[in-house]
Amino acid sequence: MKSSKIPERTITRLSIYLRCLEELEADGIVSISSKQLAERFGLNPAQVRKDLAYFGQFGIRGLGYPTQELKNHLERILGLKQDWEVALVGLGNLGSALLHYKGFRERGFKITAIFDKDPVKVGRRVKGVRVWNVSWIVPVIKRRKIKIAILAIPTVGAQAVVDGLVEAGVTAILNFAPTQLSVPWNVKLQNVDISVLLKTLSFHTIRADREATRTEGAS
Amino acid sequence: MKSSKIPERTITRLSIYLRCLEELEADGIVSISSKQLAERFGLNPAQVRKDLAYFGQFGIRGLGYPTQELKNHLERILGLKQDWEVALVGLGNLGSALLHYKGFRERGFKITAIFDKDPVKVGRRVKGVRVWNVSWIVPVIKRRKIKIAILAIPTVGAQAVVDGLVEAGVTAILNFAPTQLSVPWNVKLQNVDISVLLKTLSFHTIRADREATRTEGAS
DNA sequence: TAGATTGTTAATCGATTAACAATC
DNA sequence: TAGATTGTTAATCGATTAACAATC
Repeated sequence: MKSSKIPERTITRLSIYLRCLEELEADGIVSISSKQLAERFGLNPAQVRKDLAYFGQFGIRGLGYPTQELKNHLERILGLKQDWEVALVGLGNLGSALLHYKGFRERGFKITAIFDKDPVKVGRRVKGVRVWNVSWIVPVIKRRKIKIAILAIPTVGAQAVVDGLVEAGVTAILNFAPTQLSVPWNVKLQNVDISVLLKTLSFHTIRADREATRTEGAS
Repeated sequence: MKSSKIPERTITRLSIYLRCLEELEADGIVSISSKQLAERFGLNPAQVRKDLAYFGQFGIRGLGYPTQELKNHLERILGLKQDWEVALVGLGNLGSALLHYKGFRERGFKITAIFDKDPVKVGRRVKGVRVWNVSWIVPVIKRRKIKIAILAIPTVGAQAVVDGLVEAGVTAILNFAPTQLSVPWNVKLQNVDISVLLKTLSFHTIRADREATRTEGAS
C-alpha cells in the first residue's frame, strides 16, 4: 500500500466523477473510458487515470472502467458508505437554508444537532431537530460523537465556537463565516467565503470590461 | 505594463489581504510588512510580495506597505470601487438566504433583479426587489446591463438558464447548482458545490479515523 | 550609516500532461 | 491477432519559496 500524498484537488475531482457515474448507472451504461470521462469535464484523460490510480486499479485495459464497480469504489473511498451525523452551528438565514437543503440527506449527511445563541430559537425543534444553546456544543457533540460540523455564524465569536468543536472531537468543519480560523493540523477546515467569491467575480468582470473596450477600440 | 498571467489563487488571496487591511485600518495601524501579513494566514512572505507585485509596486523598502493606500489599491484592482448590480436566479431556501445576506450590500453588491419560475413568487416584491419569471431573464438583464449573476436553482434546467444569462451579457456567474455547466471562455463561472465540499470532509474524517485507530494500535 | 524590507530573479516543489509498455 | 485503453514513468508546466540586490 503506497499511499503517498494525495492532492486535495484529486479528492474534489473524485466526487465529481462520482456524480457522473451515478448518472451513467441510471442510464444503464455499464462502462466508461478515462477519455469519455475526461471529456465531460474538460479534463485530461491521463489525469482521470492518475486520480483513480492513487487508490487502486479499477479499470480493465482495452475496455475502460466498469461503471457500477467504480462508483462503489469511489463511495467507499470518499466515506459515503456510511451515514454521517452533522452539527449545524448558527440558524440564521444561511443556516436555515442549509438545514432545508435536500442534497445533504440524499447523500447521507444528516443534521442531527443545531446550535444557536438566540434564546428565542434555543429549545425549539426545527425539522425535528432540537436547537441547543451554543454553550452546550462540547457535551452534546462529545456524547453523540459527531465528527462533521457546518459553521453558519457571523465572524464574531467564530473562533471560540471552532475551539469548542475541536475540543468535542469534530475533525471536519465547513465554514461559511468570512474569517480566518485556526484549527489543529489534524482537523480539516473547508472555507466557503461567499464575499471572497463575489470579489473574484468582480475582478473578472472588470477585466472582461477592459478586454471588451480594448477589442472595440482595435476593430 | 506587463500583465503576464495572474493565477486564480492570487486573486483569492488578494481579497483575503483586503479584509485584513480593513481591520488594520480600523485599528489605526498605518503600515504592515509582508512578513506580518503572511503570518496571519500561514502564508509565505515572498508569496504576499509576489501577489502584490503582479499589480504594481505598493510597498516602501525598509518599511512595508502603507495600510490605507494598499487597501485602496486592492479595492481598485478587485473592482470594488464601484457598486455592482447582481441578478439572483432562484428564490428557494438558498436564494432567500443569499438575498438576506448582509455581506453583499456592505461590499457593494446589490441584488436588483430576482428570477424564479414559481408563479406564486413571480410578480411579488421581496426586500423591495421585483421577482420576474425566468423567461424574462434575457430582456431584463440586457436592459439593466447586469454583469454578475448568482445561480441558486436545482440542476434541472440550469444550463438553459446559464445560456440565457450569457446571451444577456452576464460575464460572471456564482453557481450553487450541483452540476457541470458550460460557458464561453470569456465568462467566469465560479462553482460552489456544497455536496462536493461535504464529500471532501467525509473523506478527511475517514482518514482521521484511520489515523487515530492506527496510532492507538501502535501505542 | 546600519537595519529592515521590498521587488524580482533563480531554485524548488508539486501537479498536470504526454508517452508508452502492459494487457484486456 | 489487431485495436483499445489502462497504469505508470518521464517530461512539462505552473506556482511557491528562497535568496539577494536595491533602497527606504
